[in-house]
Amino acid sequence: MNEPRRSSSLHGGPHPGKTPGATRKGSETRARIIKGALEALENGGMEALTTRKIAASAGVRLATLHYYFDNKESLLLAVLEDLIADMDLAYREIPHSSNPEERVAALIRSMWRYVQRTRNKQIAQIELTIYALRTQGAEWLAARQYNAYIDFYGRLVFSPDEAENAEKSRIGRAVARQMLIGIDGLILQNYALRDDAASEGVEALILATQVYLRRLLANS
Amino acid sequence: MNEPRRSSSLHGGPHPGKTPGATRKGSETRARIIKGALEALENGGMEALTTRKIAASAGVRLATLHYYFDNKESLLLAVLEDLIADMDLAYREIPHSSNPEERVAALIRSMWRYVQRTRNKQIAQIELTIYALRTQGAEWLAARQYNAYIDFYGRLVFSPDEAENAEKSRIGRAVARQMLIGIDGLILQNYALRDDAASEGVEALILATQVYLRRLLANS
DNA sequence: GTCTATAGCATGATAGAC
DNA sequence: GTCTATCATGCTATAGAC
Repeated sequence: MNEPRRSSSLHGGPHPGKTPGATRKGSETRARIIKGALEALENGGMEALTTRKIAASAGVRLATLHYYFDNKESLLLAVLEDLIADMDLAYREIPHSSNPEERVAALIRSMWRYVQRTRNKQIAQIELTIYALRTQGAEWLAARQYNAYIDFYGRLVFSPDEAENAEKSRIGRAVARQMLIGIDGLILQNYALRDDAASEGVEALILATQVYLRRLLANS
Repeated sequence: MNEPRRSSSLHGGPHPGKTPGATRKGSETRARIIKGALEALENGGMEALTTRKIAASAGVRLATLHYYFDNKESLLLAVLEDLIADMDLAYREIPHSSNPEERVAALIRSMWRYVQRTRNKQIAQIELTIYALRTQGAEWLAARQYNAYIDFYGRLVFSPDEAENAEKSRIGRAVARQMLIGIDGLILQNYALRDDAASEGVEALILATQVYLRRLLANS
């Protein structure tokens, strides 16, 4: 709705006419700050996340941080944007089977492997998503994040040539939503209980998603 | 493990020999502060949650808050404890069917109705859980919260007489875990996408849980 | 048990030299 | 584009009267 009001602060800088990050050196620094913010967030959580810690974690002076970002808020939203952009790089294990049910199983297992390697990152991402949802004018970012995931995984449910089909694309997206629901729930529960009985949860999720997929295909 | 180190600060006060909240009036105030903290958290989120806002939201002076709680941390953990204690009061729609699969369906629908009525509370609870997990010495609280839910729902999967059976109790708990995974994931996705296509997700979750339950019963 | 007042400090953000 | 120095504010927490 009134989205543009704040979205401007997401990219540009406060300096009229100037554009921090336009030069090569500048954009490298900008990227380092974003990376530092993510690291600090992963280690300490939202509540302890201060601009000073971010600067330290990025190896940058506090003032430099404010040269690249209007304020803390726009930096945090930039971190979330960055996570979205890097998503496809993280999960590059594309399933090779042509059977959609096998693809779903491979996909979920691959996601879960990645999630386990990057526990803190996953929690950080959830914290950032909630932060965006509570930040007036940034709710759309959270939605975009989810849609990006749904899109990405939805495509991978079927083999590339099948994915062109409109109906299969629709089904793929629906399946992706269910996969993401399960993964998010698993992340929270596994993180809280700290047990590895989560592997049973993963297998159950695979089965459930396959059943769901089969049902959607039958009804189409 | 080293759980007792901080758990003491969860209940008592800092005043040696004294016990804030021992009198009737005192415990009412304590409860009001906890309620105010939850309200403030639901409205503004973790990042904006200050002791001042909590005090205002509770209709209490800032100093009064510190009379009842050692510090902000112990207050926040007390809020999470309170949420656990109130859980059974919130979901009092006990399914009446004797068929476990029907009970699961009724349970999930009832949970989801409640979740929809209390969106912000659910997000607040997730934020608190993550907070506890990041707070040294309070991780056990997050685990206890999950276990309380698993216990509570696990019991409701079978009718009261069946629930005594050890094997059914085990199965009930496993099913409850899967239900919670789905609900948590649904909360996040529904909150982020703000669509009501979540109802499809709920139906899919019911089906998946029923399939899972059936499989566990067959293998037992 | 609740109040007013305030200490003591960390925070986000800016000014201005280089 | 990065630095040092600093501001103004709001924070958690405490002191002490009532």
